[in-house]
Amino acid sequence: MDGKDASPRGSTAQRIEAELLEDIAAGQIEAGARLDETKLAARFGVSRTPVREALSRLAAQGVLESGDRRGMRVAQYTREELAQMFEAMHEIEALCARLAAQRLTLLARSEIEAAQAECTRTARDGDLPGYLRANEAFHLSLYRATENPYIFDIASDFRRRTGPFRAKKFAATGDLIASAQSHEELLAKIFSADSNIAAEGMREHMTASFMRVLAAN
Amino acid sequence: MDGKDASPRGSTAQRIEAELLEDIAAGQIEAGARLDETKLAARFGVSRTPVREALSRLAAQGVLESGDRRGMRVAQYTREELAQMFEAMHEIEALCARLAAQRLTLLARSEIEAAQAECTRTARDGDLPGYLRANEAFHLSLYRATENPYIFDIASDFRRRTGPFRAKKFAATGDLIASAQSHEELLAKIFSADSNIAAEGMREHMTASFMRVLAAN
DNA sequence: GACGCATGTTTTGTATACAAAATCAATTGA
DNA sequence: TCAATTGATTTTGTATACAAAACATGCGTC
Repeated sequence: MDGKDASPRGSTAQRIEAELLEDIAAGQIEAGARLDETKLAARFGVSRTPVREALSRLAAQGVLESGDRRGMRVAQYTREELAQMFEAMHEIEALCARLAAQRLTLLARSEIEAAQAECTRTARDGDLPGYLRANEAFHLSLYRATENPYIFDIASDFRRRTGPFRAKKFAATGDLIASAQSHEELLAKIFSADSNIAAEGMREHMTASFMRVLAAN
Repeated sequence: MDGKDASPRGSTAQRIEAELLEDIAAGQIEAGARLDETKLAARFGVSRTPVREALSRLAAQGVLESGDRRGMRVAQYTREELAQMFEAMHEIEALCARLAAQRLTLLARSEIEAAQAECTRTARDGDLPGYLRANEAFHLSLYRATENPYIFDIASDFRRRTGPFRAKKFAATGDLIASAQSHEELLAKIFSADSNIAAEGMREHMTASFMRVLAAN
């Protein structure tokens, strides 16, 4: 479940795939940016073969778009497409919140709280890269609480694809603290064990998040 | 939206990917079966390179599982994993039914009815390959009615992954006719424009379908 | 008869070469 | 000055080669 096929594993191609995914999620490679096989091979110090495989896999997951014989670009979206993607993501996250509220174990709850404590700490320190990682761990722990690896996969796939747009939300330390604070409100609802309140709370959280994404893109 | 990256397109790798997907969905390559690069290259009359790319992409989409340096296998699931996958699929299909009921256009409705008519015709003729294609078109037209390409993608991805298991439901002409009949009941609910009735009807449809999948696997 | 080890064969991951297609830049003509 | 065309360069898709790892088979010993 965790790390699926994209985690750094034995093959060179898998390592490159994971590293590119991280760069895209962090906004270091922006939406619409073109990815040059030859240059990436030079960057990673390998031949084009594992680079091509990594790019091909990212395209199969929707993170990249393949222009036939025109190279690969980071998937780019119109505002309408962005809205539709976030609508789908909202529904999936609401489903996650509802199932998490229904199935919360002590272990899952402690993981979520640990991740949220890390979010709070890095937000206060103004540590953006640290906050991005902690935010990621927070959401993944929520998905994990659904106790369904396939729903986990869908939700985490959406996080990967929307990474470049969500990274832009956090322009100032104030943004990080606001985000961590909204996590607290969301958790209060999930921990209430009322799955409908949890789902509604997640929709609110996601709507607020999406408004910030639209403003930043 | 339709055909996404898997439709037969310019490159050899994409054609091979689509063809393998079709074989897996139709049960001609069964769950757990090992896929040999060298043999597939001979089958398609090409070098290993486009075959490797096609396999890699199918692995990225969860259709195949990659054993590190141990080749690829069609993803195989325990009964628990199958149950979880179908749970996720049920929730996605219920979401589709709810959104389709809310957003149904005349065009979408006519497409759904045309697909259902084809299901009924091929079921009566005992035409299994034809029924599989018509059934596919029926479900895709429902997903399309959500007017959200990302939800469409999730739902159709699940159909791809569960193809090998669902194909086994249809062992006799009676199975085809029963399936087409349950479509009618589902459509009555979707066309009722009550999105909650639509979602519930889809869950019923999917639960009945899943019971048949479990019995056949 | 079963288990372990060794050897040979096959498969997979990556490097490199080649051809075709796309892109870019420069020149010419209107 | 701008647009179009042409030529050169670069990038992409696929073929092939090579090395490493995995798998299968056979033989020997217990």
